[in-house]
Amino acid sequence: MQYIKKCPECGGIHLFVNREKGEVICKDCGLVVEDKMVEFNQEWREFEDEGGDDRRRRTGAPMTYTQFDQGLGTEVGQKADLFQLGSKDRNKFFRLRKWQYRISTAIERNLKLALAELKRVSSYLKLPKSVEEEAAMIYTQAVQRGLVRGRSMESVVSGALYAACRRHEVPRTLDELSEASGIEKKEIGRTYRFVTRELGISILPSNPADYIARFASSLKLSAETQSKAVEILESAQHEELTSGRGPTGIAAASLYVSALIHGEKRTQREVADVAGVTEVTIRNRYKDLLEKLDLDREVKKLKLKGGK
DNA sequence: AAGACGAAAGTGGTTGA
DNA sequence: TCAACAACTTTCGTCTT
Repeated sequence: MQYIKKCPECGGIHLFVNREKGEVICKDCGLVVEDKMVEFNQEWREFEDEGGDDRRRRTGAPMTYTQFDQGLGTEVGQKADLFQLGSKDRNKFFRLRKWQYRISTAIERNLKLALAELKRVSSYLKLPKSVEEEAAMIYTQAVQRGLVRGRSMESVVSGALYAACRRHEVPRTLDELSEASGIEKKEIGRTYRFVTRELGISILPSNPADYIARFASSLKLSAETQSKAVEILESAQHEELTSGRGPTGIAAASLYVSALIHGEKRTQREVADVAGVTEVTIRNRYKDLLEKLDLDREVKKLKLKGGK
């Protein structure tokens, strides 16, 4: 459920969402206001078909994925083992350990670099810590599965961030990710799809409502306008106006109408800019909205009154 | 003059043979 | 792999405020 509240962090009045586990989060700046969750990543699904990896289950100390090896390094053998080996095996042992060393340092180096990049992009986009953590976790798994091969590290980082945003219902558009990371939109989309498929991460189609808070606050719209926009959006979804269409366009159109009704008019261009769509798209969605819902009456009424 | 509206042609991505 | 297709964009002309 969503409700309106003043955010102590960014000061604005925003929609807050109260998620399952009692977490209340500002959908604009991502601030977690009340976090009653004991365990952080507990909702991660299991990778049953990939072979059980117990480290991901809900036991043990919490791990942080923003550290490059999660404190879980692996060493090949111990010195004590050496005494039991013949010279032939001993060579083998050294060779193996050398390999292990090379591999692990390579991975570590990669992770260190990648996580630095991840933090950079994440802070540029002002993403909440929880999203950053999840993205780091996704990236780490991607590395462990060798999914980075043939792709640039940066693009995988962006893909992981994009996925994490969606999972946390604070979506950013591909354009925003692209701007923040300097990776092509197309590329991010590709790696995003690849990584989520390979890791079996479930991707819910992004909900237009998740965009409204952010758009509304860049447009400095009132809380009433925001919640009205969400209402409009819901009825639009009920009329099945939303499927197949770009979520940002619909969110933008809802906001536009809502602003109109509340006498906080913004031009189509202004709305289009923050939503990253064109005026034309807004117009088309706007037209759909007027036709299917009877907002017609409300809008016309306002026009007669000369709009507050 | 600026914004709103709509038509037409172009673009990139998805789908189904 | 290719062609058809829908959604969205770009561009541009016209109408409204």
